[in-house]
Amino acid sequence: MKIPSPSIPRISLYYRVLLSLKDKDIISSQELSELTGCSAAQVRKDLAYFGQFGRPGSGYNVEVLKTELKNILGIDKDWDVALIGAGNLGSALLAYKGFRGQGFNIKYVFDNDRKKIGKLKQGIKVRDILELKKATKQIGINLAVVAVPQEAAQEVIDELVLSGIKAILNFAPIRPRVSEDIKVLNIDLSTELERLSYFLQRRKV
Amino acid sequence: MKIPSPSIPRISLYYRVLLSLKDKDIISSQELSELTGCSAAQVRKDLAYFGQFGRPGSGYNVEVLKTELKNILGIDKDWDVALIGAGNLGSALLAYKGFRGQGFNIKYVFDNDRKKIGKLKQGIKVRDILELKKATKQIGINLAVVAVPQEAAQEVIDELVLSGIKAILNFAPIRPRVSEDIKVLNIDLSTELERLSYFLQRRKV
DNA sequence: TAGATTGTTAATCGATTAACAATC
DNA sequence: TAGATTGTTAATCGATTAACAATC
Repeated sequence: MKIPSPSIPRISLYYRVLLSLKDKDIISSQELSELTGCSAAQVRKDLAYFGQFGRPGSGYNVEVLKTELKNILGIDKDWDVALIGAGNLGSALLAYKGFRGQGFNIKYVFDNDRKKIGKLKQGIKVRDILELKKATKQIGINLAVVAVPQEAAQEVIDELVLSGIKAILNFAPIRPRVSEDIKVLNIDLSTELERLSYFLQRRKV
Repeated sequence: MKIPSPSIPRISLYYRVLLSLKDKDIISSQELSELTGCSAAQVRKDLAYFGQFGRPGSGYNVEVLKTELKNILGIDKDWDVALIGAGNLGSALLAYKGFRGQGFNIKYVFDNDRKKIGKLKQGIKVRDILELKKATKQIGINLAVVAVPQEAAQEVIDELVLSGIKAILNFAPIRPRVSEDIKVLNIDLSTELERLSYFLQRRKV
């Protein structure tokens, strides 16, 4: 079956909400609706894409659902992550506890700055970006976070792809060109601010 | 007319691409398509929502289009921004040159950490978050970036709304509850990583 | 005039919502 | 059995694409 792409971030949201529940064994789509802001029909539909997890008349078993959603999202196991760019943003991401807590372990950090290479950041050695290819091939990492300046981004991403990386979270304000089988998600702060600017501007008219 | 919401980030993308053009007076929807990855029909449609900027037979005048898109996005003028949270992420955002370059000036920084309050960060004084209400009312800022820990986020956002803020870029991993007339965009790193995890997981099956 | 490309209408596609039979 | 809620089908809504007359 073809799953609508907006379902996946919603699955992630449902999972988050389930984690925050205390002393609740069963939850209905209606309750999940109230906790997430998604409609109850949408909750049921999203879940039904992946299986029959509920029990008509009562609802969903919270523990079962947590486990199922974890499996769907592929976070039943940990992922090793490579971080490219140890500047301000990269360092902030490295220090962010949310990642490790969610099972995403930044295991390798690369930079091209001689001053940073070889130093430790958050207990992880900063490697020369030239080692990139060797390193990822060796260790089989397939998830990378790119936090380098705009000018370097496409080149770094090309290199990552050559190194066997399959999924990239990109913070540089470009839409990198990659082959079909690579998944890139772009987080573009300027675009987000411009969306807010558009909203504020419109509001007045 | 009702404008599809995905159009706005695309407008932002078109604008970005136009900025990068050198020595080009006229551009066709076909060329913009190649540069952005959006279809030519979509480029024309997005632009047509806002006016008739092109010239049949030739294309769009680059300078004219730049100006028009700036107006649409509301970035023909600068915006003052308040940053809440001067931790790792907040500091990285503060140091990020892209914002200022795009006309988003972080003018106020707030934190609740006694150790940070009163100190300068990137030349900007860190204020006590308790001053928030007073400060935003006084100065008429209506755009804020929230980079505080999850536990503090909803409270901070409530406070921002009371202070008259109308648009919020939120980095905390919650879906804050706000009234209808407030626009919140959430940047949720865990969800993005989970989308990538889902992709990687699926790929194998 | 011939060629090119816009702006717009109609057709298609995809996602969300509504409704309800099946189930507990 | 009566009440509640799922899973699923059909209806609706919204966004994208295709096609082409109008325009330069």
